[in-house]
Amino acid sequence: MASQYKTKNRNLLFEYFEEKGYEHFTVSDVSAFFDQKGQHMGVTSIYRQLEKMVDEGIVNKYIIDGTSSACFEYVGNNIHHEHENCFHCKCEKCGKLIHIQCDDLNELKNHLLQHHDFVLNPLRTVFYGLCQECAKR
Amino acid sequence: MASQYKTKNRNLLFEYFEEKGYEHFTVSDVSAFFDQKGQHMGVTSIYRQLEKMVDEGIVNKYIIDGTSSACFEYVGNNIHHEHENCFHCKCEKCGKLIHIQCDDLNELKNHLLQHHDFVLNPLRTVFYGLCQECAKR
DNA sequence: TTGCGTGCAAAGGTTTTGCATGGCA
DNA sequence: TGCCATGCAAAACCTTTGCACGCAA
Repeated sequence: MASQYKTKNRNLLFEYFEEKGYEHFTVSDVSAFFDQKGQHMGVTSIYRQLEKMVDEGIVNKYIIDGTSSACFEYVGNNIHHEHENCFHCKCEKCGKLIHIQCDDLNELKNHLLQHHDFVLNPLRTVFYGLCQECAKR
Repeated sequence: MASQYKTKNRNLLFEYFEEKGYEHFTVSDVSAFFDQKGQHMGVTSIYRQLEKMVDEGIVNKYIIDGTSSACFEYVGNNIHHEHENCFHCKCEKCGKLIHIQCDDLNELKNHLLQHHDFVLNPLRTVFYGLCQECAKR
């Protein structure tokens, strides 16, 4: 269910997005940020507000790792521009999260659709493996 | 750290694998299975035995979804045969987990390696999206 | 006997839910 | 006013850890 009211928390979150840009963040990141500024926001409200924003399509939610917390990313209305061919790689060893922007991903998307009847969601999919540094060892 | 002793629990787990074949299962699946047969096995022991087996390479661990429990799969010594080109797709809508076996996905692997210096781990990676039935709606 | 395996209980962490209060329109 | 948003507390979950006991070699 999308948001209906423009509340204080909702506006504060947009301020957070402006300040942090297009970085990844977790619920506890947001919580700590506002605690530090003396503007406390309950984690429950953060979860619920972000959930609404995901429904609206202005925030993406990634489940990067089962053991750690979910990762969010503000994309605003740029979903179909900057983020269309954007996907994520996570190094299993050092934990680094790598942003990759590449048109060749479309081949994978088409392949899965044509040969396996599966509509890939690149925003939700994370590739696991080893980054350059860790693979050398 | 791999297993050193051949204990009762370890043998029971192998019996479970034989009975269930190459299906996916969770820790609670195993727990419920043995509870039902009157052979209780503590979840702690299941976690620890499976962890050893993952280290030995005879069991794969997938983190299918951040909110639900981890998914395991017995592969025995067939890792480098049947499971080399095996990928998983998870439908975001109905939750179905689809096994895909396809050589063309090696292209993805090679692309990530050559253009992005990333060594993909297909056993750990899950594609998210919509399955055939859910995509029709 | 030595050290690993076991399993209960408890703790750890993230996310969800209940419920009364407060705020938006 | 009516409904949604908030936030505290508590619950629900999955997973890990501590610790004493049991078992394999």
